[in-house]
Amino acid sequence: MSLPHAILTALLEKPSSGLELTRRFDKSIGYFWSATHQQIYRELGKLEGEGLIRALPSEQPARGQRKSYEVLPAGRAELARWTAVAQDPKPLRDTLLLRLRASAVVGTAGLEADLRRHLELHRRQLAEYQQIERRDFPPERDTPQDRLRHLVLRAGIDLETFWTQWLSHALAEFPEPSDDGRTG
Amino acid sequence: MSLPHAILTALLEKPSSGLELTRRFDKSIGYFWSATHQQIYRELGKLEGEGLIRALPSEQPARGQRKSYEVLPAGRAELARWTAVAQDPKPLRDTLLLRLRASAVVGTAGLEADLRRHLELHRRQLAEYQQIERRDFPPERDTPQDRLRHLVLRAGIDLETFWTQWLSHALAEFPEPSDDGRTG
DNA sequence: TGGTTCATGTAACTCGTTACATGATTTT
DNA sequence: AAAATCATGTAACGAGTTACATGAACCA
Repeated sequence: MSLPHAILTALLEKPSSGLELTRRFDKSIGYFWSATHQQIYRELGKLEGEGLIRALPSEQPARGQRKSYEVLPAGRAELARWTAVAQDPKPLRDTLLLRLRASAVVGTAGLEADLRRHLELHRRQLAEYQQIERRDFPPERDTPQDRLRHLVLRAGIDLETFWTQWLSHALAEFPEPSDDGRTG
Repeated sequence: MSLPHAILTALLEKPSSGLELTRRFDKSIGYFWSATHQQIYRELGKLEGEGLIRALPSEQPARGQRKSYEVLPAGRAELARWTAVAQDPKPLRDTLLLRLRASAVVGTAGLEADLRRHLELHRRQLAEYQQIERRDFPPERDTPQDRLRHLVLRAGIDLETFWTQWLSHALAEFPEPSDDGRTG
């Protein structure tokens, strides 16, 4: 029950068409909530049917024609309601950790290469977030909105930092392929 | 496509019935892959149909009778294959971060209390993991299996540490309700 | 006018969740 | 014997994924 609220948030920040939303979900929104264009179009239809958003009247709606949406007062109210409702954190579900646990039983053959690949991916993501932080949150800007959005980005930075550190540590458990583990 | 492999891993560590698996998914396995008993029974049926596991012959199978499973060679091979296959990390999808971003638009009313609640939950989870670490991974034990399983637990500990720190930092952005933000 | 990209969608499927059902065992 | 609990399931639903379809705009 979070995708509609992610869309409402995105549309409040800026009214958009389906494809524009899709692009924003590939960028900033997607850093904490990902969605494909199929999900987004389906959900836009639902939200419009529920009277929480509406298509901007200036654009003509037809297949292949871009159609922009804006949030109606009922939509803003629903988002405010949902934001304040208590929700339990979802339990972790991570494939890489599962594979590591499995490798304790069936052997680590082939796993090390993918750990290295993940480390590289997380390093790149971390660098991207840090670049965004330098660009969008210079020390002098300090509105409450900025501070809240900066907090969200900080979570992303700290999580990527965790993964790079943990993966580096994990890889240290694997012997070097070239010398068969006789170091030390 | 990970639940069957989580079950294969659990059954290789120890042959179990559906309910025993459910209990183990509530404990150690569930720290990185959660599942309900409905999912587990459904998947046990599939895995048995595919010839990857079998019911232990000693027990009679009937509704309401406990039925234990063990992994067949084909199941072990499938788990080893899956463990070695490259997989991309899944993008983050976190409701709390989404709510924080939404609150930058619709206001933070009601959110602070739930942040405090999450902080308390993560602190408890962290304490539980640390207790398990002290109990199951004393410094003198050092088999390769132990080191891999310890790595997985370490990921859990470090993630909970991240959340407690990040939530503490986030709460510092909220004014104290009793003094209306006039501090400093 | 034929191909590529843009933009909006549909359909089918898998996985996870919630609610409920049923038989067996244990307890009172 | 009734109630509670243990243990194994079924059914319906909802969210997310993958593959495909269709119209419009642009480009050669």
